Amino acid sequence: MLLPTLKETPAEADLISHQLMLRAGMIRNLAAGIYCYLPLGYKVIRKVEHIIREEMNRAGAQEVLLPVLSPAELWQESKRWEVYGPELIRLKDRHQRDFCLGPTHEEVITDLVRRDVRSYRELPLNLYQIQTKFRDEIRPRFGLMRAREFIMKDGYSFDGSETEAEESYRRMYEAYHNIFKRCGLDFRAVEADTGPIGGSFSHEFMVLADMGEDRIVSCPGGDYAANIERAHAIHPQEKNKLPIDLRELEQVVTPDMKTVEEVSAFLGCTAGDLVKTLVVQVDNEVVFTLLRGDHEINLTKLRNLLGSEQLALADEETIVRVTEAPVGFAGPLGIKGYKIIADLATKEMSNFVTGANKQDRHYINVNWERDVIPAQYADIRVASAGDLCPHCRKPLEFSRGIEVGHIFKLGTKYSQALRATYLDEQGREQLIIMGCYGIGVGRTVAAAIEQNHDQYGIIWPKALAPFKVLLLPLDMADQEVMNLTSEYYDGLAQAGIECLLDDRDVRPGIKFKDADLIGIPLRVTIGARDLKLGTVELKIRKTGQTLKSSPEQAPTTIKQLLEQVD
RNA sequence: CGGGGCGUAGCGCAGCCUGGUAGCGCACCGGUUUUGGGAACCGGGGGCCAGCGGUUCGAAUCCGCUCGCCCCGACCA
Repeated sequence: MLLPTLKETPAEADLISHQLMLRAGMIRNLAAGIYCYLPLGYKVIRKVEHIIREEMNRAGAQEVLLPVLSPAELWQESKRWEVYGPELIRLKDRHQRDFCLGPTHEEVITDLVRRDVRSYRELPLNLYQIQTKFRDEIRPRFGLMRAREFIMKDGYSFDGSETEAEESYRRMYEAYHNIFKRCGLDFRAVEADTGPIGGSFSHEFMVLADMGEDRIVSCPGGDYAANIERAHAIHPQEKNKLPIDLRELEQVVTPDMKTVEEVSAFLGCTAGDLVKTLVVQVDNEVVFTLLRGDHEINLTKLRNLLGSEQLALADEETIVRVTEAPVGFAGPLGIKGYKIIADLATKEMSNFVTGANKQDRHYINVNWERDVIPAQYADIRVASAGDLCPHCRKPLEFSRGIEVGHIFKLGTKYSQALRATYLDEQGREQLIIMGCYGIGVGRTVAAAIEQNHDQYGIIWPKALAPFKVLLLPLDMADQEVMNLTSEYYDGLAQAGIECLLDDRDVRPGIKFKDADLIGIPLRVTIGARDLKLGTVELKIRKTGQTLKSSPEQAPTTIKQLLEQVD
């Protein structure tokens, strides 16, 4: 078996799962974000795929395999040829026809279904595939965690009514729970933003990990869990707040004080006493947003609020143009011709500080109504420590996660664009209601390693382990050792237990180190020394627990121990 | 796309500042001794110093450009 383990950590990897996959000889890098799967790595991939297939089939989905390459015409029909941007990798065939490598397959599957599904009798329908996807990520990183080419399970449901569509969604939600549970992962399903795929609601399945790229909030009571992009920001109302005298508006000199920290330190107040003004470029217009100094803007919420496509914090040039002041002194007073949106948390503030739209000047004692009237108050900030669960008002908990699965209720976005319809009982033409459901297979493997490793290497959950048992004969020249080893190997194989045999003629230390590194749940050491004492050694990778067994008893004990682990 | 780092043997790195025979550890091959947690000694093989161009008698080293990889940010199923 090609199993090139590395003693040293390659310099290119700084994520633990990436390092271990390279060191354990599971993957090799071919180009940025593009990997080869070696035998051990592919074995684990197949384990995840197998679990996915079983649970998808159990949930009533049918497996298909769609082309990787798809023609531009389909993507133009859905408008995503334009919308998707450079992440969609495009190429031409020899006849100069445009194609792309599929980053996801809504168009292709919808095309398939619109051709062959006519009647309500053929619905509901749920199709999935496990296939290589390509997305030309701006910045591939973290090994399999964010690759450009990656293996994904993508599934699509087709229903005739909202009720049925919600039932399909619910079944997938359950299937996903089963899949990640069987993979031995600690995860949460969280409410998520639907993003450019569109649709009405969606959940992400997050494996909890400190290095996760996504921030999530959850209610300790289990009432609520959401991606930070979407999490409602509800901050505690200060009780018995006395009416405050509105003090007189005053402009003060703040030489070269540009950041919230500088201004609040200079004025001797806290960041929470400031209202900061962030200028946002929204499609072709400019919007002023107001947030408490210690809060962070949530562009996803703002995008959803405004129903806009593109938005980003304005560049320096734009800020200077619209505020007529250098960056760092923007404020809402005197702004005309631009929409002003204030975050909800600022509404109860009074006598606050803002920029004065003039170099080295801020206003103090600014107040709503008298000095500033925003067009709208809305939740446009990122939830932060102290915010409350929208259901039970307990303080939210904050953690990080790796997004391994994402399910969307799409509605009719694609069936409308591509005219996927069916005839109902009354013979009327109706749009098919769709859902889509993705799982990052490689990412799931990486997430499993993030959650299951120690300083010596990987500790596979039994369900994902590439082999269940590792046989380590230590004395390759010893006939007795070798005979016993192959006897075990054949016996376990016949019992359906996957065995890896380390038949390299190397020193014991090397075998032990590699055994720890590749993380097979149960290690069986067969050495001449122990055999003289009439024993072989069994070691559980996860607990480090070892026990001696007589050579005759070992196969039985192995089977018993395997039942126990995990 | 912006900022930063790096590119020298399969892997990890030194050498570059201050130009003059390309090195170290691990891995690999042969030999001897070893043999239960990455052995010791002896002897070997292996390099377009990322590429292209320039400066120079002479470039891994100095200068310019290009490519690749990694990190941070912006961005994002």
